[in-house]
Amino acid sequence: MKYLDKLRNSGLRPTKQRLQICEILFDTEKTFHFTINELDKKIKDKIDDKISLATIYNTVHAFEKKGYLKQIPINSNQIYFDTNVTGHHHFYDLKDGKLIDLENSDVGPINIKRKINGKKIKSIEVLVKLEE
Amino acid sequence: MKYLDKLRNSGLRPTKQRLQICEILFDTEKTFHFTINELDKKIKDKIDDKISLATIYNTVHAFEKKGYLKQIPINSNQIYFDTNVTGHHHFYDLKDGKLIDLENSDVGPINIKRKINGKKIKSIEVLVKLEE
DNA sequence: ACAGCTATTTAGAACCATTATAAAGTAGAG
DNA sequence: CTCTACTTTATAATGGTTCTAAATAGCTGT
Repeated sequence: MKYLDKLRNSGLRPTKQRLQICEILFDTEKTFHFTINELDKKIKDKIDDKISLATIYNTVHAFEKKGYLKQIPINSNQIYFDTNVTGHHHFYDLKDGKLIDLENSDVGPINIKRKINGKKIKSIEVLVKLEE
Repeated sequence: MKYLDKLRNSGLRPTKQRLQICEILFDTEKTFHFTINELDKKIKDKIDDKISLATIYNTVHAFEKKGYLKQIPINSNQIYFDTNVTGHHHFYDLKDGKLIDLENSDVGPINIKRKINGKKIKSIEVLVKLEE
């Protein structure tokens, strides 16, 4: 199994549910953005077994903690997750609420001149809002 | 009254509630960040009259629509608003969930090389996450 | 100042994403 | 195979936000 070791190596038991969710999230050519609600629908579509909503939340949070997913900082009534965990940025189309990846090469280097004592920068995320 | 014209000029009736909220939001030397919950507490503290929670929501959204407030794009269970509506960015301290302003001069110019057909850039917002 | 119209406020209910709970099930170590 | 800790599950609870419908208050024209 493709994801058995991935899960075991990160201290997560490779349960049937987690393996199935792995396939939906990571067995794709392209990375993508999703909300829990969208993931739930995709699971219902692609998998015969039922996975409880609570498990979907648990799994997504576990994967996020392990660095396999990340949240996209955006104001919305639901949380957006990204299967692309490399440093990159987003366009946010205000008209239809869609997110579009901005590759790192699409954005010039970002220079943060100010320092905060005792803290270090974990990530820099740019959101570019688009209008008509 | 200081905010009477501001409200009237933007087509908002200057009601007692709106004027009182204006004083709390805009009658300060420094701009600040807040959630609805925090604003509600501040109103209870500083004002004798009661303002209903629904009115606080209505007013904040009305002010946002008029450009007197803006939302800060960040994943949180509640929406963060900013009384500083000029283009600027934020540090987000992951430890305590606090936001710190980054003046425009603290961040070098940001160059977005990619274009989306038929769309134009409305805003560019940078969130710098801090850890220990 | 008054009437009439429309915007606004209000309390409370409704909504909905997310989290908590506690019982049943399952993986892995020995 | 057994024991234990981890996981899943259905369901309830939580909490921020929005909706509703009735009461109130600005505003315009007279």
